[in-house]
Amino acid sequence: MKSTCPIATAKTPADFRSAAEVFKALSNPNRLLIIDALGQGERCVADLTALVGLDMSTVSNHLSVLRKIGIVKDERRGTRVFYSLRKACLSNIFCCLDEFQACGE
Amino acid sequence: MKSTCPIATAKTPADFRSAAEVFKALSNPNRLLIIDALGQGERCVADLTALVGLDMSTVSNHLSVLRKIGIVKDERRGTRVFYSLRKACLSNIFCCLDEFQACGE
DNA sequence: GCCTTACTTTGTAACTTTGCAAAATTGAAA
DNA sequence: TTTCAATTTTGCAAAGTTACAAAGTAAGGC
Repeated sequence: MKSTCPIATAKTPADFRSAAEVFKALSNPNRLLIIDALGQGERCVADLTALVGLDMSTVSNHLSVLRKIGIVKDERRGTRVFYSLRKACLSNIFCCLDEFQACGE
Repeated sequence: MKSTCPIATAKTPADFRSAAEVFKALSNPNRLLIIDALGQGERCVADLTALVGLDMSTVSNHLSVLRKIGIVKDERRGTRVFYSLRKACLSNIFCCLDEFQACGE
């Protein structure tokens, strides 16, 4: 946890675009619910579907969004597919968000 | 900067919804560009319009998104309106994002 | 091979976002 | 008070998102 970073170094248009892509992947409450659940360990699609209470195809699409941006990874074992967090550091983003929301300046 | 936060405490559906709202406000590259610029100090709408290179009405709408979520504040002085960052802690989110993107796990 | 379970892909409808243009507003200056 | 400059609001079109349902795929059991 070497939290230097005097000021974020994002500068080129491409940097802003890729940062926006990450935030977009995080901009849906059901995807945040999925990420939160995966924080406790891997889950199969059926479990996540039961958790969020939407159609399995919808959950599968949400997982695909998270996979494409590199937030989760999938692993097929038999007939089931298990998803897990690929970015341990992701929990830091939630921490920053907590600070953000607590910050009443 | 009391960075406890063992694990993010967001839990209720409302928590996930409001977190998603914040990420949604951050999910546009032009809005990130605006936030980055405001990190160096207040700017009027004309300056920000020149910076992002879109129609002024579009920039005004982006600023309205950022204002509604509490990221920026506005202050009219004469005929101009100056925008500035309301959340100093916002730069932490960019730092987390840098860590996230550097994290090659 | 055929069936079942678990999942993904595709089609589609409802809705949201993003942009521009034109009209409306606000404050200062003439 | 008319005019001008800066900004916001409204209307609209194109593109993107989110959901479900139905069809498609993959692995395991009979």
